[in-house]
Amino acid sequence: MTSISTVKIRWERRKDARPQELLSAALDLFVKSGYAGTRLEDVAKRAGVSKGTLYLYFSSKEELFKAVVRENILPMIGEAEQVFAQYQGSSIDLFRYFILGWWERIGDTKLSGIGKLMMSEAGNFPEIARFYHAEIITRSTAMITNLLDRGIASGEFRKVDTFQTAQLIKAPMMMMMLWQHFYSACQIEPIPPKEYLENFIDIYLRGLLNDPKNHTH
Amino acid sequence: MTSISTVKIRWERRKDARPQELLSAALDLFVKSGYAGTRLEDVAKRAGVSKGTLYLYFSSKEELFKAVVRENILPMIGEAEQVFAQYQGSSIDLFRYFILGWWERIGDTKLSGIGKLMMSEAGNFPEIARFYHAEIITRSTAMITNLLDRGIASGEFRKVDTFQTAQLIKAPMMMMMLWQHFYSACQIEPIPPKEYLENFIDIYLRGLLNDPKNHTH
Amino acid sequence: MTSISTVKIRWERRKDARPQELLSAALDLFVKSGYAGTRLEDVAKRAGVSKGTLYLYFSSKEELFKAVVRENILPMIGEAEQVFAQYQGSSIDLFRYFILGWWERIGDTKLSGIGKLMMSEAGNFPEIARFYHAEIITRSTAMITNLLDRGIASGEFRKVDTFQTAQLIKAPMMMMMLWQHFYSACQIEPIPPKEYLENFIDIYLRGLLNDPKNHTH
Amino acid sequence: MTSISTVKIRWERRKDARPQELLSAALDLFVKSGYAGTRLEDVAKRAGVSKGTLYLYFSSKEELFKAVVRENILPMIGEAEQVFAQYQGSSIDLFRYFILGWWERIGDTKLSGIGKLMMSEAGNFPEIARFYHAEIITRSTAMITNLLDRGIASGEFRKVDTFQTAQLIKAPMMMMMLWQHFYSACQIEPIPPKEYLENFIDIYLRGLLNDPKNHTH
DNA sequence: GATGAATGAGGCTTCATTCAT
DNA sequence: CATGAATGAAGCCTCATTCAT
Repeated sequence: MTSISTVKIRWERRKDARPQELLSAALDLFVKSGYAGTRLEDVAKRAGVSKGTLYLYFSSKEELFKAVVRENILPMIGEAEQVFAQYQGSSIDLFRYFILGWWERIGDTKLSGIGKLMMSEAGNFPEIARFYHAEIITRSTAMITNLLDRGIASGEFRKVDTFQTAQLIKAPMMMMMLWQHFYSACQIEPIPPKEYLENFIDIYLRGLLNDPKNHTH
Repeated sequence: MTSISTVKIRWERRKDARPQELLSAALDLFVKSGYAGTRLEDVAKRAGVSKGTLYLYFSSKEELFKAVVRENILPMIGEAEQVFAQYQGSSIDLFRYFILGWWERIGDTKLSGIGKLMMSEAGNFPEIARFYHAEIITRSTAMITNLLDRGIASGEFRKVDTFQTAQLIKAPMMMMMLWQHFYSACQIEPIPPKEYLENFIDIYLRGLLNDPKNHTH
Repeated sequence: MTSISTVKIRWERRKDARPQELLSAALDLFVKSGYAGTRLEDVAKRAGVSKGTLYLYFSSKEELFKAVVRENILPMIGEAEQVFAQYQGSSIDLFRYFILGWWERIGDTKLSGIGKLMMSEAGNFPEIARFYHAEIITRSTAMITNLLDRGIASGEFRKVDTFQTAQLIKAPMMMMMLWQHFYSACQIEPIPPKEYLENFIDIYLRGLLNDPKNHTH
Repeated sequence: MTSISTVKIRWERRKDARPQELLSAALDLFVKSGYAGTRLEDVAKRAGVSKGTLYLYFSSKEELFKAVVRENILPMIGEAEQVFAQYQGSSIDLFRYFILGWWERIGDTKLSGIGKLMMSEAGNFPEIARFYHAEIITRSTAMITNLLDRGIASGEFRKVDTFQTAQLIKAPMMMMMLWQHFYSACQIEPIPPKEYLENFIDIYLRGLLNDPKNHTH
């Protein structure tokens, strides 16, 4: 029925790889169709396995969903904190680097789907939403207030309400992610990210700097 | 079985009476639980009618959903355009007034749910998402580029990429809406809107103005 | 599609009758195939309704099962206690009357299925089995020890261990029930109940009486 | 794929090795949970092998069930007939010895589960139930009628309907078995077997004897 | 022989939709 | 117009069975 090579391939991707394939397929579909709108059979099919196989790794749809969030949250915040910790230089440069690095490593990847998912499904999974809040929102806010504190201390930034400004900085990043998903679903030409991000950085730096002359584009 | 006149009356009713209670209940639940996660029985119960009655006004769940979006889109963009059109004054003041007015009349009302809904359900209803894009996104972007053009023409604003800047202005507004829903679902203390919006206006104006000295808080 | 009379019949048996029809169908099938072996679709079909209708009255298979037991337990013990309470006369006659009456009103009816069910499903539903023990076993034992005490007091019966003798009396009654179900399932000629019961009464009375000469067949 | 000799060896093994562990585990679980309620994975786990191994010995769940019954039926009836055949003495003593011996060697062992199983599953396996009827019920009835005939011939017993009386004798034995399982499932204190059996013998002998004076307890 | 990952038919359950009243 | 009982398609989940290792 099946050629030897087919069989081989079938068996090469194995026990270890399975959960990742399933999680990946599940993330795609949960992001696309929402939790309730996603059929486990489709998740399994997309991962190249049968319905029953899914249950060898995840005991229920809800557990699969939780795993999708949990497994993708660590990479997400880990990546971001890495981008942040690695940098040595002016706060201005860090600001720019932080945003562009975030876009490259999160915003423009599948990980962005987690953010969309949480905005959509918080009502159905408050527990997980709280977990996401604690692990992603709080920590990313802390990173940004940290950045702002640093810039204020160095005299680069004006004295601003760092908590509120952190929210303000996250907003265009989050929306960029959400819009990409939205436009993709609509099959409408998406907003060009490069220009969007450059404009974002430009206007925010002007709004934040003590001496806008320092900001030369 | 039924005379033509009966049918007529019935259909006139369907058009006219399409009760706000049902649309309102549906909006609430669609926003809270998503399309697939919302049960029509719950919608009916919340509207104080029976499940069967719902079908007197909407021929299917999908039609109800479309109606919820359609019926709330006009108020949404209508309110916004009204806010915008009414104003006569400096572009700086209009910017501030536009944002605060939007918050008061849309962001802080049930209408905000439509925005959340579209972000969540675009994947399941690309048709409706495109409709929303045409009616809301495009028109609101136009309003903002208009505002920016005016400010640039008057010399108040720097010369910026008005399309991209319009996106950038919408982002904190949208996110404010989404966060309110998110935090409410999590039962976590929400971000205080007043401070958020003031900081938003402050930083954006500094980022936009030709002469930041014009911007006195 | 359906004649008027069919429709009528369909609607004549209504809300009130439905649960009873479902319980009756469920009892039949649970007795025949066991709990796990019974398909709710078959229960519904036997009751003349669809699968979904069943869920209007019972929230799950387990709840249906519990209801089957609960609803049939009261009649069961009620009938028996009535048989017992009505009788005025010698303990010998009561003994005979009790057994024959039990057979007629329980053993030879669908109610007998409950006893079989409990013997089969106690392992899967210990909770319900304990309920059955408390409501049926304990109370029926009490009735019989009561009967024996009375006969001993009147000098009709020997002094016997009334608890153990009550068990001994219940055994042939229970087995008669179980055998009827068993033979029916096997499609083998069942044990003729009349002769069985007469022989039962005869031998037991001889075993119990102080003066066997009182026992004239 | 496999040579004929391989197949042969494989099949010889299947016949020979059919491991007692699997049959024993299966008996336990079938008795506890019923046929449909028993999962083969649990049977395998209890026998200390994997699910796949079970299929090396039994080609299906149904075959396993049949084997459980078949393999335990011979011991059952064999034990009983042995008890019966060994005895030389009065029919009164044989009666007592038969009952106590049966209890010790069957009623109080796992073999009792087969009886329970047949009462529960006759509806699902009429074939096997008929087999059980032929091999166990008929033969044990024959043994008892035999015993009664002997006692009547010797003048020890009254002239009774030996077929019906055989049923009457089996009833308390069967019920003792079933009750033990039932009470164990309920975790309720079981009926003490010794007293039960003694009372059983006492009352039955009084009921059967020609001259009750012969029966001295 | 033994293993356990994989399969998919089948059962329980939900819920959008219909329709007699 | 309104009701809510009834329906049945569809999705979640289980578990008997298979099969590559």
